[in-house]
Amino acid sequence: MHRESKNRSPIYDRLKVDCGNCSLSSLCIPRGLKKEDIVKLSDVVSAQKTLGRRDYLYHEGDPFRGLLSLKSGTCKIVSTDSEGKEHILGMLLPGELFGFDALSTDIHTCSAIALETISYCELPANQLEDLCLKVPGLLRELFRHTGERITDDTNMIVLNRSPADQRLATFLVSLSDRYSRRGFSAVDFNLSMTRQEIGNHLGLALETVSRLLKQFEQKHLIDVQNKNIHIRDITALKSLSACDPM
Amino acid sequence: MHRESKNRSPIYDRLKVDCGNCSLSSLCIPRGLKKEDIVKLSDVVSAQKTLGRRDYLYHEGDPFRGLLSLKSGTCKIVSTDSEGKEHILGMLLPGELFGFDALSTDIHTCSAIALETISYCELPANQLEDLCLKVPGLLRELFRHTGERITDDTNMIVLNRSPADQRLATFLVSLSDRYSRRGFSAVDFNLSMTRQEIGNHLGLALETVSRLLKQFEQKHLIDVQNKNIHIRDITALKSLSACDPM
DNA sequence: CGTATTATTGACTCCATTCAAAGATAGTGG
DNA sequence: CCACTATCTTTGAATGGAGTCAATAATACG
Repeated sequence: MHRESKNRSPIYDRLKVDCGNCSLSSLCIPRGLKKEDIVKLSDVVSAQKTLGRRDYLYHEGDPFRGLLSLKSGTCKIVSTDSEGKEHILGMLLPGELFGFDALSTDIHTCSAIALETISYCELPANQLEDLCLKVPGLLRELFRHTGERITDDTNMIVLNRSPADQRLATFLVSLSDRYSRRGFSAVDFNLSMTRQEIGNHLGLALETVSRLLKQFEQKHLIDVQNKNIHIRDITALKSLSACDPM
Repeated sequence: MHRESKNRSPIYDRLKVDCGNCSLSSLCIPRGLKKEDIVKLSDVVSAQKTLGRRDYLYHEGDPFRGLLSLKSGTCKIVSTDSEGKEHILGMLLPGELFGFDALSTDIHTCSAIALETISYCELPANQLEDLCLKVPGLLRELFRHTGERITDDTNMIVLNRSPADQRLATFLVSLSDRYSRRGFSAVDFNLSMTRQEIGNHLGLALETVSRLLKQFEQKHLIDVQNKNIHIRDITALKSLSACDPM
């Protein structure tokens, strides 16, 4: 479940982390903070942990331990409805902050599951309020992140009313955007999720996802090889996602 | 528009508000706070303002002025997509806190529009961070509210995948629940929105809303008289909604 | 290598939309 | 107060987009 590091104690690994030198600091919480404040932050953020595919970062019903930041790999956020059906509410890329689903009740209403080998950091819940008092600007940053989550959700609500091809195009464009902002290729990336999972996430049947990927390929918008996507015409894909039927 | 108080200036009226005596304090921010903290809160919350039907509380694109709490009447939250189509993201009842759509960028991504004559309070944005430092527990309360908003949004995403009758049933049950929690009747209430608006909100055609209301009436679940709803069988309605309330 | 999972493809079905037209209600001004 | 108009609602019929079912193919995995 986690790898050995013989020359350092596991406790050291778990307690010491350097947010200032983290390659994701421009995306994660430290973004808007001063140098000395990032040090304070580093002191309470626990160092990265590693998990494998299908491992849970937290389960629905778990008490809120803290906000998490993905350092590498991807995750899905899953919620189970009253009928027992699962809904994939989001997919997380490196640098993205999550765990907000426990903010209201201190109990997670979703599960976070690794889609591949991942590593992540944790900002403990019990230090959150305290730290906000000590670090000016942290509160603003946290509000910014929670606000972003709210904006994303409302976008998702609106997106779910557009036709299937628009939804899938938007999903691909979003992945491209987010990957490129994180320093990865904007045109070559891996879907990480199965057709089934993508369909679930977008509110489509898995067959529809399969058919549309093929259709996009035939229109020379993308190349598909299993889960590997190569974007050939991002402009066309964007105009398709931007709701222009053509 | 506001009652006369000859021995007090209107400015005083606008700046002084007493959250402690407000009938909505058990729903609004003061809920989790101590008495002395509510006083601090009262000092910065501006007293209720009044608006009429179709008036805007804020427009999409407006700078964030502060969080608002509805004291009476109802509102709708509207967002415009890239095609110029409007989407009703939510309906607000008395005691509900809103304005979170500006949390991430300090610019509102939605508009809030009065569905009838309303009154509301305002917690100014520029005092938010400052007040969080002075009032222990306020931060927790704010997180609780923003978290609630996130939970509501994810429920909405899930709801939008169920069949039309489930969506409408859930909407009605939600209104019933929320109204009764606010001291109004759980079985008699006004929809406030047109069929068009309800359809927009639930991702349905207005004709579908009309047909389903009739169908519910024929099943003796509700009585409908224009926008007035009387719930005859809340249990059946709930089992039909078979989904967590919004 | 064989088995399990995942993906593709076609045919059929259905729920909700769209189109259309008539009926009801509310709001306005004479 | 009533007539007039705009807005909203109801209802029917036809259409279509995406889901479901089913069978096969490809890929991943132990």
